[in-house]
Amino acid sequence: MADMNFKEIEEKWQRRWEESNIFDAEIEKEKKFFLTVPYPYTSGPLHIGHGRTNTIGDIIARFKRLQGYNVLFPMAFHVTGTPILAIADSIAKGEDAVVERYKGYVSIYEDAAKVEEIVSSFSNAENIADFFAARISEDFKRMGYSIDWRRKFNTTEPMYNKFIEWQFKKLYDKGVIKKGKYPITYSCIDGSPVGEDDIEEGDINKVSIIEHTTIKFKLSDDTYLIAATLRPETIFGVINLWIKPSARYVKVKVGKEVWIVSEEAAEKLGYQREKVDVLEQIEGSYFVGKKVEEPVDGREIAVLPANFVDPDVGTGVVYSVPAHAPYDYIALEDLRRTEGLEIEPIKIIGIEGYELPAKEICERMGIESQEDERLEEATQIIYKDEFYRGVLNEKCGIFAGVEIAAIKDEVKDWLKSENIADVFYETSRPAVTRGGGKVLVAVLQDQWFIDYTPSWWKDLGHKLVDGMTFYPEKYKPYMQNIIDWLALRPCARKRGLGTKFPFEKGWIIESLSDSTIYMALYTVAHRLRQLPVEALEEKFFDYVFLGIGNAEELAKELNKPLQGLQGRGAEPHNEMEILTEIKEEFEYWYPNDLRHTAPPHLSNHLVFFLMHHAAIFPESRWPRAITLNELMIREGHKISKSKGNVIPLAKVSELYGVDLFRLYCAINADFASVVNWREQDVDAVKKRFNVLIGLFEDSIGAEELKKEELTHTDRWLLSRFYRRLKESIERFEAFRIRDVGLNMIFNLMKDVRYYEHRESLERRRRIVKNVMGDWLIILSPIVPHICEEMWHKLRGHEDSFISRQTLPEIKEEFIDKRVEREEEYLFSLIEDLNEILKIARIEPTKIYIYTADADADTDTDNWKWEVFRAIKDLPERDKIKEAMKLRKDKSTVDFVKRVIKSNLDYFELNEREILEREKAYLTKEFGCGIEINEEYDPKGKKKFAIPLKPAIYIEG
RNA sequence: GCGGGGGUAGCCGAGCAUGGCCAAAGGCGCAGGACUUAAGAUCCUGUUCCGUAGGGAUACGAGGGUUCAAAUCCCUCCCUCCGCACCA
Repeated sequence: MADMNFKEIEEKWQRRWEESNIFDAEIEKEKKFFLTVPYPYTSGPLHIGHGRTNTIGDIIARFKRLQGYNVLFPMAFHVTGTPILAIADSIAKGEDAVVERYKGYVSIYEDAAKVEEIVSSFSNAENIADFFAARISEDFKRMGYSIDWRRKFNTTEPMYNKFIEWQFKKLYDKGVIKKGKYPITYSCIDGSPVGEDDIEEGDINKVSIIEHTTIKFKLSDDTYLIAATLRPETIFGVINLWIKPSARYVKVKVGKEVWIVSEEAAEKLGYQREKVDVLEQIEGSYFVGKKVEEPVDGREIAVLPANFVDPDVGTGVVYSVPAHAPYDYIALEDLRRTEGLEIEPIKIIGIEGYELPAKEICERMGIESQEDERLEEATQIIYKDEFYRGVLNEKCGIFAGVEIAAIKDEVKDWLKSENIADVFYETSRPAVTRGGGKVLVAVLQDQWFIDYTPSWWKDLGHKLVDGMTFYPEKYKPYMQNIIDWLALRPCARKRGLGTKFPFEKGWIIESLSDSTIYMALYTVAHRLRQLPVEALEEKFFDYVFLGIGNAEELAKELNKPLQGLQGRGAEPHNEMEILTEIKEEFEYWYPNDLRHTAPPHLSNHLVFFLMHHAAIFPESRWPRAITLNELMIREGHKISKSKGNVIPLAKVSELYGVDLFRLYCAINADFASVVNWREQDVDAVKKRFNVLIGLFEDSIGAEELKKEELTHTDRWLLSRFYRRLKESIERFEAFRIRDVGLNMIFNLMKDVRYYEHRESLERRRRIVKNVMGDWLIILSPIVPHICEEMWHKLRGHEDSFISRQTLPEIKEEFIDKRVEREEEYLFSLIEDLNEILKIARIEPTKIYIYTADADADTDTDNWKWEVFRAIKDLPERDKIKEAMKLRKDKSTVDFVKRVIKSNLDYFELNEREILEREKAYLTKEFGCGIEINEEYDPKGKKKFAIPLKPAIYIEG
């Protein structure tokens, strides 16, 4: 056993499975189960974290096969999107970091000699996707996944493109594909949108888009100083504007108006609006002392200088609300000291605990200077407090008396509708691309969206989720909530790999929008390859997936392209037949019975998956269930490239063994908890696993116990086994795989060890043989290779694969509560004996055991059991009273007290009989004579006996 | 802030929804023992405190409450992890 070659065993069975095509799913019996796990993105190798989700998926697939389902578990590859393209560009440009990273990736799989060449081929994005798709499918095979590989595809191939076009046409017909303005992060040097991957430290320190409100303050020459703010509701308290005298400002023509903003802001504005023309530059100091008109009430206020103003944040013009903004308050204090300027703040927000919030927070924190960095913190505190607790006061016109949290957007909308305010976007922090180009916010004027807001759609989505199973269950209400807040989602971009957007040139369908209903494609993918791509028109998919259209007409149209295909050497086909078969295959397999993935997908992929099904498919084709497992961490830390703690999936086999990995994934945590990959724990599981395998090997040559040979102990083990098996099947069905693993491996092994101690090694070999076949079957979804190996050793090679078996029958006749209770009784007696021996520190020469019925005046008197029976179901407070009715004696009270304290579960056992039977065993255990219910009772212990808990006297 | 998890013995982690059989599974670590030339592996025993008879005391983030009875139910507080999107 110690020298068992796991790798060889794994490879052998993987090869045999593949040769026998046992996981290729064909239409057969009524009961089918269609399971999917999201396809992997092919930008690099997968690691053990990805392995968890896919392994769980495979375990479920294998379990469903055992349950007698015809299971389809397919896989494909995701290529769509920008990252692969970005990598190809970087490699083409020869960026060292990326080239080195990919050399590392490739050398996981390839000889050093080939690495260079392969990586250089990655300047073509297609080669990256092809390379990793091929390697990942090898990885998956090596993990023992029971996938039907005939159905694989990738998301950039023409067949997929056709399918996605169809999907978008369906959505377009529903009126949910729309066009509108949309802000994005953008690099002006590269002239393109940038995502997290493109931004320097974007993965660590996320850049988000912040919407500022700009407010127009009219100067005397009818131009406007444009102030930007995050708190438009404070406009009612404005008393001056701030400007940085040393900064450069520009006049820009925006539409018909002339705006004045900082030079930096003008550039940003150029990306956010159409028609922005720079007219002239002006020093900031020019504006100092000028008067502007405050737009709500028309008050005249002054433009004042302030150092804290950053021309690269917002518009470089800030309006001042010293009552509520610490920066403004401090700056104004400065001016009061230096210039003697006196301006009264206007308080507009009432909030408990503050009189003049800005003043008080500065005083409390001891902030006195504009340069003080803690001003930022003070601002945050006030912002938060006022947002959640503040109420606008009587100075705020129609908004008076309302909480800010509730009214903020309304104020903003009102200001916009009055043509006072506008929108200006800013990044949440200064950011540059990895290439060093400045990142700012651009507004796409004609972005394409999917609009998830229509109520008919949300209603369908809710209905769909209502009818589904989620595990863990908490994600079901969570999903309903996501559907509620889901609104607009950009569905196309100008860059990246993918399907061309069918409604406008130059756009590519975005990668999350193109992976929402592709499970449907698995059902027919291998058959669609019989057809030329040109045939995969809207009508075709309408017919196959929705049953719309006329089959004969469609067949006629197919005829033409099929002729062409024949010309290319394909078999002649009857197009009507092909069409029918394809439709049947879809109808047989769909809907998707279970989608298994990880919780981070809930608010994006999964909700689109559900919503698109709701919109496009009839109810009978809606997904049935979603299961989710948490992520995997390693030694307590997140697995990530930057931490350098990644273990590639490809290395699992040689480092640990595939079955061990699968077992660890299954039992280390429930779906709802994170799996912590700890070498120490892995090692512990490995030892146990090896013992289990040894147990099996030990029994292969043993002779099964015959029914007539079975003793109490044998029946006890069989009862334990079938009880655990029965529980495990129930739990498996409820996705509680961890419980199954613990129960069928660790707990059962404990039972077997106990049995061996009670009986003998030899007999253990024989009894394990009795249950071995059933045991292997229930474990086979989790550790399929070793089970397959053992199965064949047990059954010989002519027998079919364990992977094709069905669940063993539960031998109910062996599940025997009495047998188990008897053993429990004996076990707790032994525990008591041991405890006494330990505490009394004696070597026993003779042990006396007295059962409850022996403590009586006559042979027929069994009052203790009678009272025990009589009071078993009564509440505690009534027990003594009831007992006294039966037997008026002080000893009855003592007895009942002891019963209550012992907390015994009532069960009828013939204690004498059990003890007589086990006398030999007890003698062996304690190495001394055992006497049962003897008269001899020198210490008067007999009276302490209660039912199920005999009294004990030990002589030492 | 919103939403969702957690806080259990030296550590990791069950149990808490159906309160009592929970001094609290299992594992790791540690100590002792068996086996072995030895190491490893495996197995057994112990691992809050007290106790020469199967018992008792104190314990499950902190504090309070409900109850005959709370790790388990309710309230308050403290600490901590994750998500909040357009990114695959």
